[in-house]
Amino acid sequence: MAKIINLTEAASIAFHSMIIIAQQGHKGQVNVNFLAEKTSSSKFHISKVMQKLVKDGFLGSHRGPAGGFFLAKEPEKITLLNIYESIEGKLEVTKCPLNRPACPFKVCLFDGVTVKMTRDFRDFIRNHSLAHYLEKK
Amino acid sequence: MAKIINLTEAASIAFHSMIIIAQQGHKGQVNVNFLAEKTSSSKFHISKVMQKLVKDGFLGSHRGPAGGFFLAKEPEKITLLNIYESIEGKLEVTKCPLNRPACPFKVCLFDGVTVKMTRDFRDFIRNHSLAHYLEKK
DNA sequence: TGTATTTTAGTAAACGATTACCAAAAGTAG
DNA sequence: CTACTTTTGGTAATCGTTTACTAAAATACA
Repeated sequence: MAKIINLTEAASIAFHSMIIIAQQGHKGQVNVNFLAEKTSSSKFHISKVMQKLVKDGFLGSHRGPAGGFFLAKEPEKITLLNIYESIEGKLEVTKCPLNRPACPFKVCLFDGVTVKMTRDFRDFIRNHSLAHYLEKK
Repeated sequence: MAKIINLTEAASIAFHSMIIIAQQGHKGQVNVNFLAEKTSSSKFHISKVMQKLVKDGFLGSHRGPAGGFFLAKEPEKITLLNIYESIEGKLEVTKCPLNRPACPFKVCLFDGVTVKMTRDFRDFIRNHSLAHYLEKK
C-alpha cells in the first residue's frame, strides 16, 4: 500500500521509547528488553537508535545489572523535533518536495500543499515536548 | 537532509510527464527523449513509468518514428490521484502512520497530524485533474 | 527492402533501511 | 575475584524499493 508519509521504523522507535522512558519518572532506568517488549520492536534495532540519542545528549545510560537508559534533561527540554532530528538529521521545509533545483514548471504543480504538510508536521513535533505525554499515562 | 514526505522519483516523473503531455494538445505525441529533456530525468526511468500509465489506460502509445505517448482520455477525466495510484498503488488514509496493528499507547502520539497530512495530500490530488494545468502553460 | 526510430519487457544494478550478530567495555553483586 | 548483566560499537547479511540498462518488437519512411 502506498504511503505518502515517510516515517521510518527508527524514528518511530525513538519517539515511542523516549516517551516510555519519560513516563518511568525521573530516575527510573529502562533497559532494551523492556523497550522491545513495550514497542514490539527488535532489540538490535532499539539498541542502535538509543545509541544515537545518548550521543546527542538526550539520554544517559548505565551498563550492568539494573542498568538502562534515562532522560538526560528535563522532559520539558526535549521536543519530538529534537528526537526526530537526532535520528533522521535536520528537517527543513523546502519548496520542492523532491529538493530539486530545477523544475519544468513555473508554478509547482503541488502549489504549496507539500510545503504545508511538512510545516504542519514540523510545527507539531517542535511544539510537543516529552512533558506533554506525562499526564496521559 | 531528512524528508517527511515520501514522493518517489517515479511518482514525480508521472505527474510532470502527464501534465506535459496534456499541454501538447489533443493529438500531439510526445516521446521519451522530449520528456527526459523537459523533466531532467533519466530516459530509462521515464520509460518504465510511462509503461505503467499505458497499461492502466491513461496513456496511448505509438512506436516508430514520430511515435510517442498521448492521453487516452480527456484531461478532465484523469486526476493526479489516478496517476499517483497507477504508479504507487492505492493510497489509503490509515490511522497509524506506520500501518502497525499494535501500538504501545492508547492515544497515538501524533494525535491525528499524520492522518490529516495524508488526507490533505489525497484531497489535493483527487481534486486536481490534468485539465487544471492546461491554462497555465 | 532496408534503415532508423521508438516503445516494450525483462533483467540487472544500486541504494537504503532493517535486522542480526559478536566481541568489548562497564558495572553489579556475591 | 568471579560470574553475570547490560550498553557500546562495529560489521555483515538481508530485504525491498528504486533506478539503470539492453535486447526485442513494432512502426515509419525512403
